[in-house]
Amino acid sequence: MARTGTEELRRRNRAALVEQLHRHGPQTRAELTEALGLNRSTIGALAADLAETGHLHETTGRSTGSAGRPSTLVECVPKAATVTAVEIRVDRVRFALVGLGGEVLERAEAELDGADPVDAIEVVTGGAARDALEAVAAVPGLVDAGVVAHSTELGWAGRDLAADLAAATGRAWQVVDTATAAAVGEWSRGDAHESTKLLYLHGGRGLTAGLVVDGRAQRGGSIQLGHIVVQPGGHECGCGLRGCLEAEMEVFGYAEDIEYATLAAGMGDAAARDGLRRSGEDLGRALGAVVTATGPDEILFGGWLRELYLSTAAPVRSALAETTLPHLRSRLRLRTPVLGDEGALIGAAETGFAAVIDGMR
Amino acid sequence: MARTGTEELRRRNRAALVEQLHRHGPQTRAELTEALGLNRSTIGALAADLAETGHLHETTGRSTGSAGRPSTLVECVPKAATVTAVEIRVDRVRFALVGLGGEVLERAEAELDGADPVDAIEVVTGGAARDALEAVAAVPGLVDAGVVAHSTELGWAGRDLAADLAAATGRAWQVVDTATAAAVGEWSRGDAHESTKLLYLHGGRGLTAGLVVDGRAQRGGSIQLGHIVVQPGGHECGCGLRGCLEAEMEVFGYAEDIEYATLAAGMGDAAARDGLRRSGEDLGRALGAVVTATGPDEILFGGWLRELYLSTAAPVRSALAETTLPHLRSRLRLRTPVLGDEGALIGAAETGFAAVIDGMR
DNA sequence: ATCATATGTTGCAGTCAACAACAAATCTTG
DNA sequence: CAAGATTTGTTGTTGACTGCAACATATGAT
Repeated sequence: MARTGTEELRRRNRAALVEQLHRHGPQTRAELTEALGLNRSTIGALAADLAETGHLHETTGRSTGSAGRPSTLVECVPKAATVTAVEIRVDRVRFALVGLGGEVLERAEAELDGADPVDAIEVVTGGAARDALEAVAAVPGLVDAGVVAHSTELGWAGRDLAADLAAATGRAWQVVDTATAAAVGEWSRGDAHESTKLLYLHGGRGLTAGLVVDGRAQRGGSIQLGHIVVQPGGHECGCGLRGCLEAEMEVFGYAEDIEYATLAAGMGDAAARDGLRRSGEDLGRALGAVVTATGPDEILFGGWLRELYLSTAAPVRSALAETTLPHLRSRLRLRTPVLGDEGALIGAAETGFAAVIDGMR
Repeated sequence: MARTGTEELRRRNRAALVEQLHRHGPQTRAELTEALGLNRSTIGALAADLAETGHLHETTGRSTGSAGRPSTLVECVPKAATVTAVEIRVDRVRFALVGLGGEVLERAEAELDGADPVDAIEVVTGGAARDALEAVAAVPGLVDAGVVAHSTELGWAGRDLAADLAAATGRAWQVVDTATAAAVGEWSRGDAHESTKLLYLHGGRGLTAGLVVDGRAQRGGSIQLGHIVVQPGGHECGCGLRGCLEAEMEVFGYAEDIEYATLAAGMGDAAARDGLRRSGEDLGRALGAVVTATGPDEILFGGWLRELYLSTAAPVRSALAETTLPHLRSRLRLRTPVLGDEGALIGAAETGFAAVIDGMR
């Protein structure tokens, strides 16, 4: 495999073509010519290459209504390159086999009932992981080079998950954190494609955040939002620190608790309303520090933070306004994700495809 | 200028050769062959190209002591490509004309005495900026696309510095923030080349920080460290917020004040010692939030923070330890910069060279 | 039905990097 | 000190790739 020379040029162009189709869906050869800035003949040669290897499928053009010869439609063949995506939660493991172009080919889910998620992987994936080009697992926590350094949610510290998964399935795995995966998912298949610096907040048993710049996860872009210290010397946290956001937030738990609290607050329960407000303020203050440090242009509230934000956006916004400079605030959009529960799984798959396409270059 | 094709391949390789020499200094053709993974004949052709355009100079090989024909030494011609670097401070403007390879060809400095720094630019640079391929100005503050959105130090808000400099000098300028520039400088010409995620803290009249990942400045990587809120509802800050680090730190000012305080503390002044300690704690807490949000592997204390850190590292470290997860802390090195006062100027020049080399591709 | 328009196809030319054979310059060894 | 070993620069050749232009093809407009 030459690292230089004209063959690399070909590989780069081939990869660019596959990436274009994977990201933007089926396109005509004419559109591809425009998008990649290559000659018609070059596109033709590349497409012929990739059709032969089975990655692409060409359909004879149907009339577009305008004059001229109709252009051939090119589309990905999903089964030609697949990625295994797994999302690990406290109580369950979810799996999807995703094909080139983003189509979900298989899907499964299993309750854990206290079992170790790694032990459930083979059953959930049904061996499908073996044929996939990449396998990616999303876990809520601080991930560094395949190792889960810290996870409030799973209660892990320093677990080499990549190695464990490899041992259990006989293949290499990539490990990413849930929030970063979800950020990638929302950017690539959601509604956040315009964002150049996207911050995704994930509320599970712990609070994590993920930063995606220009659609790509950063080296170590996994942020332990729940362990931003908002109250120095405050309540003791499970991580050993004091005054972490997770330890200080009054409303804390799963989405069901949030729903109960919002319901109670809506029915005039003053204590519930105050609790929600103070939680929103704590979150806003922690966010202020993260925004000052990272300067995102969009924040998405995922997991149960979605419910918190929808029910109590005002205190979040005002606490944020009190802790960030006007310029950082003014270009900031606050929203909720559009992929719902699927974001992390889809993002994990997209992380895998990024590796697949990089590997083609 | 074609964006694809075999000519681009040549351009990329040419740029890679120049980058290699610029960053690692003079090298033999044999070393270049190894470093770039290209064939001997290709290196020869590229070097011949660049020698003809005047970018490179080849010296007939001198014996290395080992067997074989001595390899030709290739080095940059500094004057072949120059970058104008300017550092703007409250009280003065500093200028350097830097040549390819990193050699400083000219240097000048001017006190401002209250004048607008832009008005002093033409005099300080002596018109040298005109011939340079790139011109870069470093300013302490929050910079976004040529605009200084906020600068405690200069008292600017929303000033389009790139446009002002262009109007004053008749050429395009790039604007970066001082801390990020210094981070780039320390990474490329200092002692922080091993760091993959380098956080540089700059103490001037305001406190700013810059993040450099794999040697490159991030989009909007300029961090207003001084406006991390460490005391919600605390003292009013000039930026309009309350409880900013800048407003809360007891020892705050120029390096001279720090020196005075450390001197007093050393002579047993309990008040000075307490003030230093509390300032170190405040700084450590703000840093904790930034570290949790960005996950650097190295932190450099620049400007007068250097003095503060050297005299009172313990409270900074312990406050940091109380506000960051063990895993983030364990891989973190705290140090002081090696380029001293020059970091930002050198880094601004390197930012310019990055653009020059990117432009060759 | 003919022309205009847009696109796929084919053959050709220009460029590039790798390769191999050769030349050059140094060290090593007898 | 001379011949061989070793390393590197040089040159001519080769295979590959992309762009270009001319031609073929398929549709809409007149």
